[in-house]
Amino acid sequence: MADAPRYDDSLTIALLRAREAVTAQFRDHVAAGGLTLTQWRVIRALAGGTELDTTTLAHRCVILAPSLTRIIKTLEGRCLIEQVPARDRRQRVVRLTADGEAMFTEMWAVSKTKYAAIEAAFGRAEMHNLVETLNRLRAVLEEDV
Amino acid sequence: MADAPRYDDSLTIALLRAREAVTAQFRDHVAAGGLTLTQWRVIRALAGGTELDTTTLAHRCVILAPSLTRIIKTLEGRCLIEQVPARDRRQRVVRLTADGEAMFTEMWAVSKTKYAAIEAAFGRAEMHNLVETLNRLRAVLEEDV
DNA sequence: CTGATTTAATTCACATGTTAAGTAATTAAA
DNA sequence: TTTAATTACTTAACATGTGAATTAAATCAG
Repeated sequence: MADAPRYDDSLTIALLRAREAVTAQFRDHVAAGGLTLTQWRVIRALAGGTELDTTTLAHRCVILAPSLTRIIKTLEGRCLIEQVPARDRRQRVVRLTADGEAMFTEMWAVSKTKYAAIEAAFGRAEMHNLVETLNRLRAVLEEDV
Repeated sequence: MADAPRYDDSLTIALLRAREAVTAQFRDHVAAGGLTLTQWRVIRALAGGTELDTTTLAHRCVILAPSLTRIIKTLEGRCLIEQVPARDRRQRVVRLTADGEAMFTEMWAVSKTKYAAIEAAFGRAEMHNLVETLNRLRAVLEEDV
């Protein structure tokens, strides 16, 4: 037990807390638009007329397939996304509706500002470096270890 | 839309992916012990005879109160943790049972190794620096922005 | 000491994470 | 070409995340 790193020094805890702190900056705004942060990731990934199948969408948004199935159902029910016929009929390809694009545009204007505020507070170079470090960590873990 | 950062460059996505990659290193091992990663955080926070009330425990493990209520119920049902009488009877103070401590000791031996492997692969200095950066980001967000 | 306020947990309701199993469509093999 | 194997997604079951409402105990004001 004595050889356990101080809990606050744990990488997993640090990642959890940092993510919590960052998402907290956006949660209220996104909730005001009637969306969860997870749903917002989906909207954002589809912004600008992008059409994506479930597998690609799940990977980009870091959402597991079963969750995405439910989210698509929810967003489709609100007429924010719609299905596009696909060659491979196993696939479910979706895109934003006009309402969905409008929702994105409106919310993105504010999100962008908040994102910029974080950059300003933490430092643009620091933040870019952090993202690069996180991606490198991921690359290392997915290969070596 | 064009002014949205490439999605992979988003801080939130980078944090999500990095966390996913790190926890993936531990999930199977923890699951083999019949625990979820969240439950493991609770066990670990209580290791070494530590007695904690729910609020403190929730904060240290980064678990919301409602989740912790359920987890305590589950772990108590498995006789891994037990309740300790508290002066303030509103509080629920818990600690590991002998079984809980044994479970921790056994699993920690392996966890420690995996943690060391990550350090080795990514670099000890890099990792320490990353944790420090993450904590600093959190500190900035919780005050300034 | 009594009533109002605050605090610590719990409960509720719903969204998502997570694994395993199931279904339908495509592809590959015999 | 008919079957076996793969692939893409869905469903099911349970654990956790999340915000709001509740309950019980402690504290405070009068």
